[in-house]
Amino acid sequence: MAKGREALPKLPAGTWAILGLLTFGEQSGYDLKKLVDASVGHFFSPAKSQIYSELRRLVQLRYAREREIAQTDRPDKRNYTITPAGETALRRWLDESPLEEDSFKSPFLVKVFFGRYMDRDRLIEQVREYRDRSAAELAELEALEPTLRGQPFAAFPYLTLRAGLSSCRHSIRWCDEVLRALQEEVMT
Amino acid sequence: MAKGREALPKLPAGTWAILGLLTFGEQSGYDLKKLVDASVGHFFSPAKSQIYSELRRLVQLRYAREREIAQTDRPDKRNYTITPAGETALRRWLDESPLEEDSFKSPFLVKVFFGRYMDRDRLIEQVREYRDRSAAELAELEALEPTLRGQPFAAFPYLTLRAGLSSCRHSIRWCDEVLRALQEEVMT
DNA sequence: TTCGAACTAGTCCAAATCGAACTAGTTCGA
DNA sequence: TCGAACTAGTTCGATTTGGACTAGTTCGAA
Repeated sequence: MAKGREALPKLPAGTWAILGLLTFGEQSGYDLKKLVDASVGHFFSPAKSQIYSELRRLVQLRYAREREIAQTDRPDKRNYTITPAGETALRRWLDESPLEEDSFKSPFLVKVFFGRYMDRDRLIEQVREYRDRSAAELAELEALEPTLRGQPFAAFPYLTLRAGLSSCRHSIRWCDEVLRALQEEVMT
Repeated sequence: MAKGREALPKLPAGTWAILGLLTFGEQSGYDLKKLVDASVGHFFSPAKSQIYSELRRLVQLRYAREREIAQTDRPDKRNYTITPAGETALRRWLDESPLEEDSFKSPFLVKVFFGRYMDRDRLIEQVREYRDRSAAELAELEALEPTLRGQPFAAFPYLTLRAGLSSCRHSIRWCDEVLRALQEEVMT
């Protein structure tokens, strides 16, 4: 009896993330895109073309099942459900897979790094814009916070929300620090 | 007279980053890989295969020049230098290009998000591991800090270093917060 | 002293990911 | 009633990643 102890297929983390979101209930690729943006979007944002191809793969693997829905008022669609096999595979991935490295890339920080080649005012402008974006993201997260706080079913998502809040706040403070440094003519 | 006002070719930020690093002096792809890891590595880390292909592209564009170096003790190599055209293009990209979005993906946060499906002890282990990695990165950056601080030629890189320090510290604090929450059995 | 590990310098390729355009119909507000 | 936004998805090229492979050299430990 292999007791379900077959090797887990090695899949990119994004595939597992999509599978995880299917635990929220039956959904179309279109729904999933919106769900991603409203939940894990701050640390995992696949292009929608990727969402659709992951869904095809999950069906291949029998981790998800597909169901055609004909609609008259709207375009037809396909809904996806996670299978029991999918659920156990998800749990195993969560428990057993070694931690992959985060990946962070910031074209903005690249610019700051080469800031000595920039026009000073342009640089200040861009730091301000970056600051504004961080502030907007922070506002979004802050709006979400009270709806998740204290909800027992949302305890884990809430932890990731806290990470986002903290990261936005740090980013804003750093921008202010930089703007101060750029205004004092200490910098060459 | 077009006064050098031709349109800048639209290139991914990574191409410009490599070009920027060529302002540090003549280098091979191999050197560049090490320079990346020691400088912009925390917010831009291309695979080495990408470094080599960017270099080819920069030569195509005449933003860099290539020079073969025959060696006896080591494998032969090719060194790259930035051209004057490359320098002005770099400055123009820095000043003129609109700010692209950062991209952050964290398989770890995906796991935390779905933490309710995890074995509690496994989750705690993984948070500890993540914390350790952040602490190691912080130590690296802290070791770098005194060598850059106050160096006028390193003023801008120093700003990005501050961002890294702050981000590592925030990350560690967040992990501690999470570990506390997981130990108090408040979580389901 | 000699074996293996790490360093130097790069290539090749498949897979993963992104992003923009395109299709095509519907609803909704000005 | 016109255009914008929403629903639902496909296609394709370009980017980016990571791992395997080549091939020689140096350096430390057994």
